[in-house]
Amino acid sequence: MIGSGVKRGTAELAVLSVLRDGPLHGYELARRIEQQTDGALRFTLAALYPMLYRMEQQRWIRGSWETSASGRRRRCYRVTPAGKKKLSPLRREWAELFRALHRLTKVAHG
Amino acid sequence: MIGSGVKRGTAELAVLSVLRDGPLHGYELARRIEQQTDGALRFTLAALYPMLYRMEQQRWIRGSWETSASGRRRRCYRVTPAGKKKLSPLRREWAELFRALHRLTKVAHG
DNA sequence: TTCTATATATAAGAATCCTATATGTAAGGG
DNA sequence: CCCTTACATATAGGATTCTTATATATAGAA
Repeated sequence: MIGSGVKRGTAELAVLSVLRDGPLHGYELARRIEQQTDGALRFTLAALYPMLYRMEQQRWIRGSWETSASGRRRRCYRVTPAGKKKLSPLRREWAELFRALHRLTKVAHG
Repeated sequence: MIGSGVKRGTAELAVLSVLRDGPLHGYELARRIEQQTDGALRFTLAALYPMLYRMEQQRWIRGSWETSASGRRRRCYRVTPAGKKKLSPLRREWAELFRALHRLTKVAHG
């Protein structure tokens, strides 16, 4: 699995990307991130919940309490229009970082 | 320029990669990172110096005081064998992160 | 002598991750 | 009925790595 030093800062992009495919609650969100990256990227729930609160305060996502068929209380998050607007430049920024690191590591040694 | 939230954690890879092309002192190192990424990746010296101390403690780089032709005192860093060994898995980890993020952002929307 | 570029250094604070801990419900096996 | 596992959210305390601001000092040009 990717270490915490390297993956630092990716949670925001991961959450927005996964939620864009449909609303989810925190616990399931963590599983999707892990599944969709074949276990490479993984976040503890203790990291995800505070992240979700921050993103909700910034109006990028919106949470609502729901009760599942089994009677389980959980908070369901969906991306807001502001969140969708945020996603594009965020992806571009990550792509730019990728290009920058690629150039740095390739200079003078193939 | 890439924001601090996104680039977080890249300094270690950047320093090792640039120093691999030859020994440098901190001030020049900062310029190389900026130049080689066309200004996309940029670190303040206040961020770089503590990073260089940490990397020296971990024996990935080694610093030595030198005096330039102009009589200027400066600390010249070079990568140690341990640092070169560190670089390969670090690059692999970053490559894996980008694959993971690519998969996440592409699922269900091209 | 004053301004700019070079060069290193530290302090205080913000952001984002970690482990550990807490609480509680639902479902299934013994 | 009780015990364990899976589900689900929450917070505390700590580590790391950035930020801005500040300090010191030399070299060269104007």
